[in-house]
Amino acid sequence: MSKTENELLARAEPSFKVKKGEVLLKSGDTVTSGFYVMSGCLRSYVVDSKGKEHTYQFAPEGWLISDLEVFKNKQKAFLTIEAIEDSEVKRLLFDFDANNPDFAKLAMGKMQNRLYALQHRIIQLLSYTAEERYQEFIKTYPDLFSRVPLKMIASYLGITPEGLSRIRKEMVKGK
Amino acid sequence: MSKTENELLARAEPSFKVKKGEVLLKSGDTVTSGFYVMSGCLRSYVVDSKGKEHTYQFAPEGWLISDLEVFKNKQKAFLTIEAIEDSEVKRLLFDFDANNPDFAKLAMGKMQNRLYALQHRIIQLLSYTAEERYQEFIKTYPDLFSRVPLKMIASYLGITPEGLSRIRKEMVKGK
DNA sequence: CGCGTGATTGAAACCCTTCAAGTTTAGTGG
DNA sequence: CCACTAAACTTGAAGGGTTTCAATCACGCG
Repeated sequence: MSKTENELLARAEPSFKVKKGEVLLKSGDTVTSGFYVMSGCLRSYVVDSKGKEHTYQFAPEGWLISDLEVFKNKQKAFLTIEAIEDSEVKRLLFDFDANNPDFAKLAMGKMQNRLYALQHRIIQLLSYTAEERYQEFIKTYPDLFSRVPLKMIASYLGITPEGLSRIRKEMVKGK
Repeated sequence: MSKTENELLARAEPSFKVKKGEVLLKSGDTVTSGFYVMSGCLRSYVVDSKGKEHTYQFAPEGWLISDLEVFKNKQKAFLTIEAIEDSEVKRLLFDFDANNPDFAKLAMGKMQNRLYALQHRIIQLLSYTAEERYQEFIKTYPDLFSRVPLKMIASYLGITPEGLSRIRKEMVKGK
């Protein structure tokens, strides 16, 4: 972690604990903060018109998680953020001081990383089969696939829990 | 367009013309620039292992287009950028001066807009059917769907040209 | 220990793809 | 400006991958 990053975290509010299942940000809330995960794991998701959940992001230790729509509009949250394990997090307010070059560089670097990750996720959704996306998921998050419930991974990959279950079966058989 | 934006464009190199079909950035190139489209239309895409093209972005007049992977690694381009109409563009070098608060704010704002757009595209890929994605595309880019070749729109939506052709037929019939 | 949620499995249905053929459109040279 | 050619788009039929729905199994927690 960089010096500026440490400084930013030090200035943040003290960390607090959340229990598995607890919701930190609900779709429709008016909050302009994100969370830095010290331990445990959070996720963000949306619920579509048919009541289905779609996981947008997982955030284990060391990750940031937020709702960028809030970030932009300073209005209502689009995503819901919940703890999927007992976790310890720090609330981060989005009051970056663009006059401070160090913070500006840090923020821009973080956003570039995020853009890079989203670009790859989109291209994978466009070009990979469900099985290829799952294998990519395992490669990218080797500690998550055995730690996160199957149905949440399925909703991250854009397939049904039944579909992912069958893919897992095939992969064991094919090996 | 903001004052800072104008200033940025004014500092850029003079615009130049490209013909339909011309490639401005090829996957594998080592370039650290993006393009601002004055007129016409560009697109960025990748070619997968099976030789299929997947359109990542369209950029008509007033849009920026670049390869963020280059942006991050300062290495080889991942995307290919080509003109899909005769166009006039300005090359933009990524030498943002983070010490200049105006530029830092502008850059951060642009990145937030991009993040917001990518978030929605991912959620649409996860939760919408092909037809819903196409209807969303028409709503978001009302001037593009009649201007861009069907097969490129199909590759943007993640379906085959035949698939989109049938969806169009169904939509006319259903109306 | 039993209840409830999550995971698995099967069968049928569906959406979309693939492949192949035909039609239309666009671009080029005479 | 027309003729020719290539590319783009359309349409049909068959097939594949995933979903849906339903039933069963496995497990963690009170």
